Amino acid sequence: MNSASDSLIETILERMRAEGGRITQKRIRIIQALAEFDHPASADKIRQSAGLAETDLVTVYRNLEALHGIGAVQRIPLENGTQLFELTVPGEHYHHLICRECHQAERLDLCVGKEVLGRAKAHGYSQITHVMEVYGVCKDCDDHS
Amino acid sequence: MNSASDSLIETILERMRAEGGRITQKRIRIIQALAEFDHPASADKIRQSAGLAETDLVTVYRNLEALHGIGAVQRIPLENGTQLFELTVPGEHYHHLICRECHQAERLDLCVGKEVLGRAKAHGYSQITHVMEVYGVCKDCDDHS
DNA sequence: ATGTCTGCAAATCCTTTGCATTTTA
DNA sequence: TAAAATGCAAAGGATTTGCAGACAT
Repeated sequence: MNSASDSLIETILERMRAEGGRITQKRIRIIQALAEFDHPASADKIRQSAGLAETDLVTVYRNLEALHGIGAVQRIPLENGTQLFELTVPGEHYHHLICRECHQAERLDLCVGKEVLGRAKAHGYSQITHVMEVYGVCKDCDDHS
Repeated sequence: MNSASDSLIETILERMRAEGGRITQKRIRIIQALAEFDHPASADKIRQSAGLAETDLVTVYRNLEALHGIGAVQRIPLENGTQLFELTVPGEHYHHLICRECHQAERLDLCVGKEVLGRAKAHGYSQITHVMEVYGVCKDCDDHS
């Protein structure tokens, strides 16, 4: 891709090694696929995007779990009970505007992190994360219906 | 309970009637149980709290869905893929601070709705909703680990 | 060599659906 | 009486687990 995501990928791989994980081809492709997304994606979408259509979804889930375990992936629960996965760049996170119909997703430059963190700490909570995703129907889909 | 929740319950029942729904004993007890909670709860917890231990969970889910349909109940997705339910004043919604370990959830008086709505409309989106939930580990759970 | 990954199958959990029966209005 | 709610059983979908064989270091 580009040098930015390359160095992110390298950082993740190093941490994975440090934690005793192995660097397999599938794992690399999954990380690359995650790095290419600019929005959260489902395990199945990640599998497709990684060119692993023939790979068992279990393997994708296990890799996502392993990545989550080293803090490289964030899980995002949705309204319908499923979850999405997103590569976590230390010190950064994004929110999105997602079309319910065509699933197009645009990044929203909006940050409530600071406020949320303060509030959560005031309640005695630690290890704070937050999820914020905005859903709607985009203009194209609205016109076509 | 008190006059505030009584009037909320009455409002909900009227709305339910207006939509062609029937007012059954179980439905009333489910709404009352929801009204007594000051935080989101699982379908099973709601069933217990409503004194409907013998009632099929399906019935609880269907009632929660019906209430959601008239805007009286909000669904809150958890990180583990399950969901909690909370009574809401029709037209309003809340955000929460949820413990990853004990799943305790408290309401957060914080909403980015206005900002989000403007942003989404500027992008040409309609029928906007948003999910925002904050996850962490509460003090009790942190102490016990 | 040793511990980690992968695949296959089956299990699990929460939630939803189908259909016959009961209840509300 | 007609439409809606309920119960039971079974299905559904996303995710997880067990175990044997394959792979990375």
